[in-house]
Amino acid sequence: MKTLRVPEATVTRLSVYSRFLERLDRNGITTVSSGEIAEGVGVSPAQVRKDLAYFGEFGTRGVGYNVKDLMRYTKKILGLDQNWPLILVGAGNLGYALCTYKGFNSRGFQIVGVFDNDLTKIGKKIAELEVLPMEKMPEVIEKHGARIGIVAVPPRAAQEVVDYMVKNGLEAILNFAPVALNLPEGIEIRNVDLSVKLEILTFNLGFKSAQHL
Amino acid sequence: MKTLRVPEATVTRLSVYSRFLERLDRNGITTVSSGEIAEGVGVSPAQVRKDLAYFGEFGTRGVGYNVKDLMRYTKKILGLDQNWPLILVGAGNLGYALCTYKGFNSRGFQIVGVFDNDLTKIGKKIAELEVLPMEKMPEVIEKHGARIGIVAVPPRAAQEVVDYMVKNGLEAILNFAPVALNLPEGIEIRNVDLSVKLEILTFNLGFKSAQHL
DNA sequence: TAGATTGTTAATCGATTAACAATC
DNA sequence: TAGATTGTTAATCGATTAACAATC
Repeated sequence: MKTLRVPEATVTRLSVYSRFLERLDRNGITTVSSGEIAEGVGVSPAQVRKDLAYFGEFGTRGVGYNVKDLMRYTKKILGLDQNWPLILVGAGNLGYALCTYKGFNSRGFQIVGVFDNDLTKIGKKIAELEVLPMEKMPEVIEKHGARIGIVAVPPRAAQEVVDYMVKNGLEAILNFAPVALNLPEGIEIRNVDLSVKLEILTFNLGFKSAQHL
Repeated sequence: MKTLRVPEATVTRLSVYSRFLERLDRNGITTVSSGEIAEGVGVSPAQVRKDLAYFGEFGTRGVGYNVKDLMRYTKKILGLDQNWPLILVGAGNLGYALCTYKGFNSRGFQIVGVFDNDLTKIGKKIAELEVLPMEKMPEVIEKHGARIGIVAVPPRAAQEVVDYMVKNGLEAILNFAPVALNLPEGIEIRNVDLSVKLEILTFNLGFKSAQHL
């Protein structure tokens, strides 16, 4: 079996290309070159071609890529040719924002259950969904066939939440709590830390100032 | 002048180490080794030492690092020895969540102005702040000496927003809109795309399934 | 001194880029 | 055919890791 290891950065860029192609398609553009994609998302043309080359040959030499086709291919590669039901824990402000975030729905993600252990939140509605107590999670996972969970609780509660998610069969976790979580082998996790990139900015601003000295 | 280029990944990890050290400090732990930091945040011990080595010698051979000191050093390196006023554009659900996000305040970030061009939102209060029309931005930037702006508007509005931010003197942008933005030379930008990491998860889940075939 | 752990160098690994043959 | 652009290889670049002397 040919085990090609795809760099995570390639998958990240594929996601970005994919959304850029959707925009071109909405604008009625039918053909695009690696150079135009590169220009549109801020990478090099060679990078675009190399990233695509991990998965096949999608273009026509001398011509470029068919926008609609390449859009479909990239989405399929990312697993976005299907809908993904999501389980969300944490009905605070961040949870609320995620529930109503358009960027999820437009890519086939749908939050199908919102959970919290705060009695003052349980029973309230977020968008169309009633906030449920944690004990209801198994049944919601079962009903929708959910495989992915989102953690939007404070750091100190996060480990307990993912343990519960894993116990109930979720296979992948998107974690918004700024803390490293321990998970069993085979469970995928990615962290979105809202302030890390802000700290990269302050680092760079400080560095820039320092160079004037 | 010794121009050492610090990898962005190093700065990212520094931010993570820094928060881990804060937690150790809160728990009353006074000394820590590179191995313990590595364990706590999920990287290699050599990586921890190498990352720190870009900036100086902070440890004691045979002993490790003083938690409080290293915490202060890492925060200082990241520019977090000062407070950072932030300008936020977009008073939707995401904007609301960012305004109330504890993870910002605990690192010295403070949103000092929230702006929107939606007349139904202007005048409303988010936390302590009144949502202001865009025209008020120059005066708020001036008043607080803000240098960083956060974009939490829909993709199609984002370019116009950053243009306006840059015109009014902001030097760094944290962009939550899933679109590549064009900025003049010298302006720092970082994107936080809420769904990219979700798509890495779906990619990996698909890949895992494929390997069973 | 013996044990532990840093700081740093050199080796390894992997990702990006440049270049060009293939081909529309 | 001439011009354009892909797919792919080889070269370059940069980041991570292993290893160990320094030293507490």
